[in-house]
Amino acid sequence: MPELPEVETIVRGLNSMVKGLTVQRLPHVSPHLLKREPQLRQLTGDTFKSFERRGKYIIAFLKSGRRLMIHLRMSGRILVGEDQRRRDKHDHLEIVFRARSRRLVFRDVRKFGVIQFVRDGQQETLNRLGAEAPAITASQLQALVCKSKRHVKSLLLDQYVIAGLGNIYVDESLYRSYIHPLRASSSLSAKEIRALARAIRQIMALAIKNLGTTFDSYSGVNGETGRFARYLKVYNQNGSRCGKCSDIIVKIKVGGRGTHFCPTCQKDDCRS
DNA sequence: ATTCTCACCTGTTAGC
DNA sequence: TGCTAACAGGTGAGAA
Repeated sequence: MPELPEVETIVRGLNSMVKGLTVQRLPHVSPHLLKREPQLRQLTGDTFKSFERRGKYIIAFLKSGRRLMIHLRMSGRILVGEDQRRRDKHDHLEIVFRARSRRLVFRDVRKFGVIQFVRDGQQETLNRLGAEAPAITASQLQALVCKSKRHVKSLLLDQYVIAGLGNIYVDESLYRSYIHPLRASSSLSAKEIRALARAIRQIMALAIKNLGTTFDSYSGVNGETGRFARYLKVYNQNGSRCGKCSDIIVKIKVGGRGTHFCPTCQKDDCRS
C-alpha cells in the first residue's frame, strides 16, 4: 500500500504526535509480530526520540540507543489517537504512552508488515537501498539503467536500485516521461533518462505535498487521507481517456504487477 | 550472476 | 443472487 510519499507523511505525523513519548505498556502484541521480533516487548519503558524515513522504511530512534524499523508493506497502517478506542480485529500492536493517555496502533489486514529492532542484518538491508527517489538525478539514473536489460518498470520498482517508488508512482513517472513500461532499461536514450529522472522528482514532490494517495484504506497517523489520487493520469485510469492524446489508457501485467499506460504517448516501437 | 515467479494473508470486486 | 477467481499500494526466497 504505502509508497514513499505515504511513508513520509506518516513519519512527519509520528514526529509531531509521538516524538518524546515514553511507552507505558503494550496492551496487545500479535504472535506473528513477536515471531519476527521476539524482543518487541522491550519497548516498554523506552522513549521515542525521533523518526526518520529511508525508502519505504520507518526508523524510530529510541532513548535506549536502539532503533526500531517498521515496514508497512501492502496494508500496514499506523494510527495515533486517544487511549480509549475499541480494538480492531486487524490491530497487531498497541502502544499506550505515559503522557496524555495517547495510544499508537499498528493495523495491518494482510499481515505482511514487519516491525523489528535494527540489527546487523537489517542495517545491511538499509545500506543496500538505492538513492532516494525524490532526489534522483539523471546521471545517477543513467548509471543504473544502462547496465540492465530488465523492463524499465521492474527496474524502477527495485528498492535496491531506487528507494521509495512503488506501483502507482512508477506508472505515473513513466507516463509523464513518455516511456513504455516494457522498454528494456538499457535502451533508454540520454534524453529519456533526463525526462524520467525529472518526472520522478516532480511526482514525488507533488505527492508528498498532497500527503500521498488514498484509494480506500491509507491515511496518515491522524486518519487524514492523501489527496494525490486527483492527480493520477494513468494508475487505475484504464478505460478512460489520456489527457494528452485522448487515446484510451490500458492496463497490462508487467512482472506480475498491474501496469497502466497510454499506448499512444508511451510507444513501444523501440523496446530493445 | 541476474532475473523471474510465486508465496506470504485477508478483503474486495469482477465475472460467470 | 451466489459462488469462484483474480486482484490489491510490497518484498524476499528460491527457481530458472
